[in-house]
Amino acid sequence: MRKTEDNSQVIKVETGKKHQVRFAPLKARRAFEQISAEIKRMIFSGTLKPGDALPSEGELAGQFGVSRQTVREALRRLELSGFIAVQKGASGGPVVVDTILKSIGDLFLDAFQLKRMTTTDLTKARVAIEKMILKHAFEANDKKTFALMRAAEQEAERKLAESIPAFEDNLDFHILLARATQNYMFVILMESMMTVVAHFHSVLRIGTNTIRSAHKAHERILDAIEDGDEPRAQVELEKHILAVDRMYKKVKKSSQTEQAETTWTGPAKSGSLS
Amino acid sequence: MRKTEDNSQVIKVETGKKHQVRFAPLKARRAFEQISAEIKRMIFSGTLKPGDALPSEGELAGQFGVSRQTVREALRRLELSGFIAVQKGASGGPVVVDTILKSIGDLFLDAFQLKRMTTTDLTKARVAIEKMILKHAFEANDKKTFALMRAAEQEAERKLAESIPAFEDNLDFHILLARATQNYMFVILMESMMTVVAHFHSVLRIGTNTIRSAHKAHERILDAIEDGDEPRAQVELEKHILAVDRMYKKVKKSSQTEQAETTWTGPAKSGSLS
DNA sequence: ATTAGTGATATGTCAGACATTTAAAGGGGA
DNA sequence: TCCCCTTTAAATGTCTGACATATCACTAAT
Repeated sequence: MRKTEDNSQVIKVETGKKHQVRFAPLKARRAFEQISAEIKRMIFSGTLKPGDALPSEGELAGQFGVSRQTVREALRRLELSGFIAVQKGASGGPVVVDTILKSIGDLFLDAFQLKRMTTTDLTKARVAIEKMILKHAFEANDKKTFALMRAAEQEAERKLAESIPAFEDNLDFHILLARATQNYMFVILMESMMTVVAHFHSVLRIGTNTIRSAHKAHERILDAIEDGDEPRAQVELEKHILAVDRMYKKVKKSSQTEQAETTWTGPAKSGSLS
Repeated sequence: MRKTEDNSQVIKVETGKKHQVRFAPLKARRAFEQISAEIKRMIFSGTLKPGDALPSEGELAGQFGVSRQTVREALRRLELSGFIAVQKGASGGPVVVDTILKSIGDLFLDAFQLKRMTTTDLTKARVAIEKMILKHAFEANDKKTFALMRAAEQEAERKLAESIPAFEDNLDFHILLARATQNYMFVILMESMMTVVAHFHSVLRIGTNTIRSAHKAHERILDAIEDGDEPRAQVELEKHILAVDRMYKKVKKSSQTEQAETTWTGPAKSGSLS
């Protein structure tokens, strides 16, 4: 008595044979897809907000009238998409979160590796896109966000003084710059690219010196922004990104020419698979 | 006798208490995460290529020494990420594919809706990014891809003559343009944005007239490219994108002013959930 | 040669069970 | 009263076994 009740009207599409009309592809045949879609709808509509706890797997299974396994497969999807997080233990369970940007970034990184892109591709794209974003940031002139950028750099300086490593904070500057455009589309793009950058910084084990010089570059860019000097900001931004690119190439060269280009993917281990 | 054999060396990390050193976050505690990571590694390394069939769920379970359910949760992840596709029935099972760009696009669309972006944001980003991409395409001067674009438009014209609807083919032009830059990073960006565009075209029920005028715009852009006239190409491209944007606003206005802005998300249905 | 039927295969789902993790409640000592 | 330790309950993570369902490949009948 499960299914065949909420997708009753779409079944008879098969009667339309030949290629006269094109129907939508009969979405979500599988139960777990319908469940994840339903929960996603509730998040989109605002019924479920980040922080809200979802019922436990068992309860969800009961409410949807499916088994726990089916619910779990739905949760796996929502989890990977960045809509929910799951915690074990008492008072654990699925919770609505909003880490979709991280999910996009992770997939972006996968694509980067799968398509065997190079740091040169990355840098070229960064130069072009970030300069364009900087232009839009000047147009939007969002002084509040500019202030946040300045605050972030002061925080970075403090951490540098106490020699606290801050690998990732270093990239917030760029994401905030995208935010200053007031167009979230740019934020997504920047966050995606920064995920790839963060990956390189992690793999290449960038040191304090690199972080410090990046920090100083950020300050120069900010100075130019606050002076309203767009051309100077553009020049400083491009110099900064190109400097980071030179660092990539230097590290790569110092550790077996092309080794570093493939290492992060990891070699194929003894395959137990087919 | 399952587990506690391939993750033996990471267990003792817990001895490092206080906050002296920072460890990597002990990746993939859950079995299905390790499995999906392992299969992903094989795809990255080239051991598994698109078209290759993976063993069935049962066999995978046996080889990894886990249950079928655990394998399934791993497959759900790989599926959503666009690394594999799964088919039912005899000679079915998981197959390696490469639809990661589609996966990124889908997530992009989710983010678009979740963050409640507007078509204006989309259009502004498109104008800025596509013009930038066009510039890079001129630099790369990839005549082979330009020829593909021409061929695609001729095909579009043929379909128009026979009044075969071609909603999505219409966007190939832009993706091919990104491809002409020879930088895959731009292809990912364009594909992501085009997924959002395609969604609007689907929701707004684009008509033949719109497709035709877009086709003609594409031809004008191509003409300019083939003439080596970059400024004209830039102007035509911008005009084209802005024309599409006007169409959005027209359709939106003609069907309850702001209704169309929220409808695609779908209203919250009678929630059976908390 | 085309069509209909049949069997094998693999996914989709259900049911029940146990292990493990984790937070919160409870209890004892200072 | 406060803190530490233990207990306990809740929830996920995983296993086993089973059945339903979809689909391809093969076969047989027209």
